[in-house]
Amino acid sequence: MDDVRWLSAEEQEIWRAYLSASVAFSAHIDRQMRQDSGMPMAYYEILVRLSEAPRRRLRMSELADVSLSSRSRLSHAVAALERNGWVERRPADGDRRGWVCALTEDGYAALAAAAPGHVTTVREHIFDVLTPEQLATLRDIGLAISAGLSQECAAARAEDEQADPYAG
Amino acid sequence: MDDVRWLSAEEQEIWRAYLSASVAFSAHIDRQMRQDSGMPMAYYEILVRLSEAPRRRLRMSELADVSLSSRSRLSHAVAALERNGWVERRPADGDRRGWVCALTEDGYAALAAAAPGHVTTVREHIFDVLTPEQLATLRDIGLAISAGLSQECAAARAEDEQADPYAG
DNA sequence: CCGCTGGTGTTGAGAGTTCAACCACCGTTA
DNA sequence: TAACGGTGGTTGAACTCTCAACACCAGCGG
Repeated sequence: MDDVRWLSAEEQEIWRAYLSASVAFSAHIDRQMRQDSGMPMAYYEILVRLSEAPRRRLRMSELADVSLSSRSRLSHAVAALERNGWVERRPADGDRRGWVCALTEDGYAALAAAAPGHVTTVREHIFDVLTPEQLATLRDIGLAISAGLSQECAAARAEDEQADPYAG
Repeated sequence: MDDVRWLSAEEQEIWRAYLSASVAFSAHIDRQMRQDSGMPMAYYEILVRLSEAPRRRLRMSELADVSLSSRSRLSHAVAALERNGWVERRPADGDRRGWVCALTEDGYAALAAAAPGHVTTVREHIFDVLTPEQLATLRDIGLAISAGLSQECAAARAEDEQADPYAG
């Protein structure tokens, strides 16, 4: 582990600038959401994704994927949202292992109430402080980083098969 | 609240790209740190900032500021790090309210052990997937967002004084 | 000297996340 | 049909974070 490619001073500056902004901003929108709507951002994200799905319902595993949540986290979160009456769990038809999570009317109302404050916060702290060029680059940066992360997952899978070629 | 400036389709695409990458990447580095070094990223950040301070020690409030932590969070975190023997708390001289947090030798060793894996992860998923132009823009974006956030704090303070002009 | 305001830091409870273990079911294979 | 690995999803414990309340001390004004 002696061949670490350490960060140069310039790279450290970039990394620190990104990290500070990312941490501070995510803390900011999370606090805004908790104060104004009584739920963390992760729950809002779940409601948003449900609201966009056909018939406002999704399989738990799909919901976990699109809401950037682990299975376990989603399980706990949906249990909490269900206690609020914002979602319902029903058995999935065709696969007795699976469950479908459905947004209720109350849940949709809660989402509609939370959205304005959230969008306003995002606009004020992202779109109002960045130039169009920066915004276009920000999108490309996001896509590149996400691609790198999913590529690593694929590489890890390939490595697993390499290490255990008879697994399949 | 009917005059919300909603996001256009293009703006939503930018926002989603940023959010996905940010959430996924921060989850990734946090998991890497927990698995390889047994501490969350927030604790690593605390150790880093201590290691960079003169004599490797800082007042709790200063440490909270530079490590992007709330006072309360830092208190809990330092208590946990102290149980590990990685930091020590000593009364600050000159102000009997204050405490100084000092990095121990064990703490420095833990930091040195954690750093290579962390830096490698950052390099692989940030610096290896972005172009120099994108990196330069990323720095500017981070600075602009941070500036917007601290400016809001200043504005909030000013508004408080406006609402209660005799407070001072 | 006393009270008062503000700053420093801690504490405890409640909420949310992670991790590992687990159950139940699917599809395939023998 | 029975065994078996893989998938879908949940659970409980341990951990971390947030929020509000608190204790303590500094500095300042009466």
